Amino acid sequence: MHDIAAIRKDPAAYDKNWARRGLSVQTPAILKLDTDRRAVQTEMQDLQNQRNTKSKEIGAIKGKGGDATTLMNEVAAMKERMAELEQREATLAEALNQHLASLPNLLDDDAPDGKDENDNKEVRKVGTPKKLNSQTPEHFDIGEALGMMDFETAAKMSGSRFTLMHSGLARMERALAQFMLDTHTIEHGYTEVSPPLLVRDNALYGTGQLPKFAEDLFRTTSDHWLIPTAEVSLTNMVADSILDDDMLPRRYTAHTPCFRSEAGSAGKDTRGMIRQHQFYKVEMVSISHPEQSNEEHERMTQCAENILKKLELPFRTISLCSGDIGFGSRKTYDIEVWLPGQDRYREISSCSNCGDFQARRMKARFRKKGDKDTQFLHTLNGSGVAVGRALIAVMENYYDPSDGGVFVPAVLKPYMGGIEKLLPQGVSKAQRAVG
RNA sequence: GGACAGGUGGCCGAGUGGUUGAAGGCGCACGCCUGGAAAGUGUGUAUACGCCAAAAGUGUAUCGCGGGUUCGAAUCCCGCCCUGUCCGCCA
Repeated sequence: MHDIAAIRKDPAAYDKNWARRGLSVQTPAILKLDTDRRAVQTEMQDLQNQRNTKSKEIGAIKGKGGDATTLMNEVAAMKERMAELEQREATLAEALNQHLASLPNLLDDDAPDGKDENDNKEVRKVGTPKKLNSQTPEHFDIGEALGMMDFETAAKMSGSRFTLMHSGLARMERALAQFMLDTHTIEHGYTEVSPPLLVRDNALYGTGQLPKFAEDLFRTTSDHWLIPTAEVSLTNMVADSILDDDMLPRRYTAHTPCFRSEAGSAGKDTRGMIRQHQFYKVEMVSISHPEQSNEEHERMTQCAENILKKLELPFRTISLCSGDIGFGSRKTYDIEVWLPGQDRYREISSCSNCGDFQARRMKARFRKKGDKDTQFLHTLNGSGVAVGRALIAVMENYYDPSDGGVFVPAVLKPYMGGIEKLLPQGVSKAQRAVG
């Protein structure tokens, strides 16, 4: 949501910024609605004032046992006009809100300009991509050869874009999530949260998925929505609230399933578990003071990168360009992990500074100690990181072509009960526990 | 799912049609008192939007949400949501 007062003050700045996202000029229509609305509102409030005053007089007269018929008729005569004005005001306010709600966040000056993902800017590169002379199969081949990844059985019960894993891979997925949560809570100062996975309209409106992106979401028959990311649940923790500034920043993390309809991505990543209707993700959300959100954004990105560093996975961090950046974000870093099987980098995390965009939509404010006025908070979210894709990355980067096995990364060993390497099933237990 | 009871300001809690944005209490802030503190005492203490160049000021709305009745609604009527308790079912 946008600050209508700020748009009034400097409409050109908004149009100029939106143009970077490829939008046409928006503010004339907005300002027209705003001006009309306020004119109607002023007239309406004036009539309300008259009504209230006269009604009080009527009360006073009747209290003394007098006759107030004349005044009562006067007020009654105003009713039609008032109803009309109320109706118009509501219509205009609705139109204005709809217009504003459908417009994306303003971009940070720092976000590079560009048309699509090809114009994203690389910020840094960490680790050396393994070139295995195309000896590394893709994760689904590795997983099926291990006998631990089963797309057919998943499809039998759920259709496409679902995966079933068992044994070592199932455990490794769990180990990854545990490792990430422990790192964020113990080392990075995030508070672990176990949030609802089903939410109502207003929560998704707050984070910006609604009203524009309903088709990307799953909806239940009880009119709940399945969260597409824990960003929704975690950010909405501060909806409709006023925090004290000494409580900032607040940092939350959660490990949750995420559900996405993937409407519009037909044909993309159809094999394997890169793009699923359901996947696990460890999410980080920061609730920040406006002046600290840029710094917090860098910090959060570091936290996500730290997970990959500990897993010793090569990655690069890119700053998304104006044409690729998400609706609610003013600046986004994507972290892409190296996948030897695909011989390319793939997104494994996305860290966004949403500024006050979501905070306005969900009325999340703070107050400086002693101050009377409230201000909108800044909200940030980032994957820390996508668990399914992290598993894929481990499988391909830790693949051993000599036996088709997958080594367990050092940091995961404590979570794997002594297993050092996943080996194709059918191999003896003694071998599987090799150490 | 069934039955009952409820949803009022940061919190507790009064209020069943008329100067009620809302008594009283607690909490909080500031002042007085004190050597200092406690106690006591005084004042203040919601949010959003409009008008105004702005401050001051002033207006409007908000007592779960939406609609209705009325000159006037926290109070009456209808619908919805939520919470609590008991019963049923159940991971």
